[in-house]
Amino acid sequence: MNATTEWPTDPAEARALQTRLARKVRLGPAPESVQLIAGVDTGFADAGRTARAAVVVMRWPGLEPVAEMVAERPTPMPYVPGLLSFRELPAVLDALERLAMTPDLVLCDGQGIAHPRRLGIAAHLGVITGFATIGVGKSRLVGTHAEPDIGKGAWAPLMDGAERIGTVLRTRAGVRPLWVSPGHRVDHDGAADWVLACCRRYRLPEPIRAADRLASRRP
DNA sequence: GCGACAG
DNA sequence: ATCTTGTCGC
Repeated sequence: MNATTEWPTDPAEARALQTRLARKVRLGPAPESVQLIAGVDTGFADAGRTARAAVVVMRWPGLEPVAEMVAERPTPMPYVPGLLSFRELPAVLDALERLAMTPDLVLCDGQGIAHPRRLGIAAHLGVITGFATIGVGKSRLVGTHAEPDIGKGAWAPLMDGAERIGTVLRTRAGVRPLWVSPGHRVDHDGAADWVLACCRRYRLPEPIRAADRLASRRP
């Protein structure tokens, strides 16, 4: 499945596809050698009918931007909690495919496996591209957790019953935490470590901040 | 039946 | 997510 593949339009069909794809998610150590980290974010226009995805690639460890790409695609279905990836991924894949390089790690806006069927947008993207991905949510979709301490780097496990599905991570002292979860080919520790390592002076990791700006920039 | 609900 | 300027608070 790529940017030009047919995407489900029916919610029930989309949920069934998520359940199938979730079995392909692989958690494990993050890539050993990381030199290029990409941030992905999506903005909308035309009353939500057009998705505008932005990808910014930065070099590790300096986080200097080395490439950026933007792509627009019509959105297949309206926003439904739990089905976000079907709205954003067509545009995201388009942007990634047009990139003249391959990132070693991809930070994605939204959840990884911290999802009802364990296939948030970051996990979905990882499974269909093979990229190592990490989900970075600005709020909670599912799961319960304690409130992390006030300082930068403080965290609490995000749980769904007895299963750990992510990390609630304070990336800046005194501000709302981030809901971080593995997408594909990373584990809980690696996901939280990489997100924190990419946060400089702001709540959001630099690659996602940059993609955020690009995606919402008025053409 | 009544809330909750990524972006 | 998006519609939108100034404004309350540390």
